[in-house]
Amino acid sequence: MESFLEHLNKEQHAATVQSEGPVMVIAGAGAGKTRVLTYRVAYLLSKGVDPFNILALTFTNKAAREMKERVINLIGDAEGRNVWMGTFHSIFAKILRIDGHLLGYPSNYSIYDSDDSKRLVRLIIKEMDLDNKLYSPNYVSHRISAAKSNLVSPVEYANDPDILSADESARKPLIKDIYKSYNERLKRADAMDFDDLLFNTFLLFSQFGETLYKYQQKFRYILVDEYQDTNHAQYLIIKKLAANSENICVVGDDAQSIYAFRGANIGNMLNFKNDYPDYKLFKLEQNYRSTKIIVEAANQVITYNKDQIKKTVWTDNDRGASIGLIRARSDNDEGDLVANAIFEKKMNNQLPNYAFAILYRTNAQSRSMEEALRKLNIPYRIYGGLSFYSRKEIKDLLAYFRLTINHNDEDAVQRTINTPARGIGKTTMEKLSVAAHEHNTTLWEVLNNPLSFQVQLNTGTRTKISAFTTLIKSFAAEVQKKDAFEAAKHIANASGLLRMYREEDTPEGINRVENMEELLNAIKEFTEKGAEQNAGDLQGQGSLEEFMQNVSLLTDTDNDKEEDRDKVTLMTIHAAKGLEFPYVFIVGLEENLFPSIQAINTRADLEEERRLFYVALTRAEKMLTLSYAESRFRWGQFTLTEPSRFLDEIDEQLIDKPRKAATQKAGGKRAESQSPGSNYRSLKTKSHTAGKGGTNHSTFEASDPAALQTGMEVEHSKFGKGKIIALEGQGPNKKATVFFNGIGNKNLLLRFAKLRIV
DNA sequence: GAAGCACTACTTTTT
DNA sequence: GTAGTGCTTC
Repeated sequence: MESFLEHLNKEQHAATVQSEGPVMVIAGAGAGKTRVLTYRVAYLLSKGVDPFNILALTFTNKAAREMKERVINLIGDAEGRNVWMGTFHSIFAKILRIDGHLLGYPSNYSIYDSDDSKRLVRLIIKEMDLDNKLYSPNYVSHRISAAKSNLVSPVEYANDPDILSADESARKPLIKDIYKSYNERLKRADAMDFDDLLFNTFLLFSQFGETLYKYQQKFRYILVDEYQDTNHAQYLIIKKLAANSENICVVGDDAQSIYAFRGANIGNMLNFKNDYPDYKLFKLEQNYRSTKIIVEAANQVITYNKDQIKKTVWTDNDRGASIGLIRARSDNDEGDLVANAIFEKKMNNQLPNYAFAILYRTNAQSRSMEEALRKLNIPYRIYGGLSFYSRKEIKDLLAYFRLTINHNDEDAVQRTINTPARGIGKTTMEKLSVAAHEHNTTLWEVLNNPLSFQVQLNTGTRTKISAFTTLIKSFAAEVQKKDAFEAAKHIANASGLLRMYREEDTPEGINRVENMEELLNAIKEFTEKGAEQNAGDLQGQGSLEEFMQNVSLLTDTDNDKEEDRDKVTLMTIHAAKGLEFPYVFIVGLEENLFPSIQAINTRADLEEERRLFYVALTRAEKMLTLSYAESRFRWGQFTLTEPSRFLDEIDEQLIDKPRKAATQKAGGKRAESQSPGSNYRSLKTKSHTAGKGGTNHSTFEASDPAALQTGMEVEHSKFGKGKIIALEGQGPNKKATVFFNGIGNKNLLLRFAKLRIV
């Protein structure tokens, strides 16, 4: 029975078979963290532990799915399927479906993703008549989310002197009111946001001892992956669940903690020994993933951080190739050089596309990479960015599903009622929502009977509204009768959404129809597999309701399709955590980009940024290439950039001489996205703006940049008159800082910005 | 009430 | 460069 344990090294083995009591595993990158978790689950099962008694919490759905597959393979028994294995959010969502009624939630509650939740915040800010520049929905959402992650309720928020004074000095004292009203609205819509899934689980376990006891009895064995990235709420929930059995195993690496910005607390790792004084600690330090050079570079970088748990990551692997360094002239140039390097490597060594990954700090950087890869016909797949599930047409369709299942979902009403246009406009909706608010009831109630809530509407509008509610009710009936796919198809057609986009008859419209069909396909797949893939033991018939229970928690990474297998991977470093690739390119290593400009002011932020770099470095198995550009198109402007400080933190002996921007001839001529054939679609819109700063103003005559002096009065075609504050750089890189009246300082690259001396 | 156009803010990272 | 918002016109 223990045969599979032979695959483990001594430490891994020890950590795996220590199945009882509190255990912490600190593992360096590539040291087999996931392996230990997987084998622990398999080991428990092989010892006869009931799979229903095991809870394994991961960070992504993908990690959970893969672990489940591997466990089943290891023990050769499908019983492994019954382990509760999933993300914190999905497992807690499931618990709340079952027991959330104790807190007053129906089991068909809606889950609002960050988009939906931000929409609601924005709406409230507007209703409260606040300035949405001061009270930016982003900022307010972030504050609310941070409060929830720390289990601070609206009441506690409003009574916490520290929080209040922080908000006051940010001149946003009303956030406490927004928070309060936001939560009331969510509750009234029978909806929870991501943070509520944690917060409410915590409340459930705190207020209902019997329920807590039920789950303590159920989850005799608890395993937590990526423990360094848990927040306070997650920490306390786990602690409660484990309080009885104390069979808890957490696995993590403080050096890979990269989610402090959303409330993750490395302190949870340090606290473990206080909570469980007789815990066993295992350290996995042998890296099996990367070459010596890569491990060495990563170790060097991380020593620049002060806060860290001491450990020595080492490897027995080959020394490997030195780290490549690419210096590009611009972001587009960087794309070309990286794509060429991939092309060369691939051809010389006969490698598949999937051996390569390009990692970046921000999603916006993918564009230049995409264009370059497309030029060379290298297939690629982008993860993240504008995710499939956040596209408008997908949100629209999902909103219909949500409303069908949960009529109280106000956001879903707002999204669907006039898409496609039904002649129910803003004014009408305002009246209805005011009435709902005044009578303290749901929008749906009012829609069903506007007269009894004294809403003044003409008969025509009333007919339109009742047609809409009848439609939604008919959908609800369909959902009862049909499986998820049939019901979804019916809704897509009968709602008129599909027709609306089809009739647009534009490339975008066609694309949107295709996307909706893709969603329907996903639902079909779900229906065919029944609820089996549904990360748990909910045995169902594959109804639309079941599909919707998980969909808001899905991300792009969760859609692995056959045809996507042999492609170069493009993703942010955050998304790459936990993954590995033979050949890795880390691009955009520039000051203010990586490290990000918003992360260079405090040590804590900078260290998180450095850990992010550490994560990036350690994704590589065989070869690593770093790159940076000397200028970059950002905020619709060219900016000059400097190489990242992180580059200096790697011993230069490990790095190859920079591969120069060797783009042959054609000195400064930029290929400027004129790739033939690739983008007919955007051509129409692009041709207007293509003449960046030049052609639009053919009458505007610029002065020779060389003639400009500090202090001169100049005029810009767009910004008007201003005064040169400073000049720097030489020749084509000459840059001016100009103060424009009523606009402020602008940094202009004189190669592009046309200035005329007044 | 709907469609079209111009303006603005945004880009850190995600369940 | 983009998406969302708000203004204007029909």
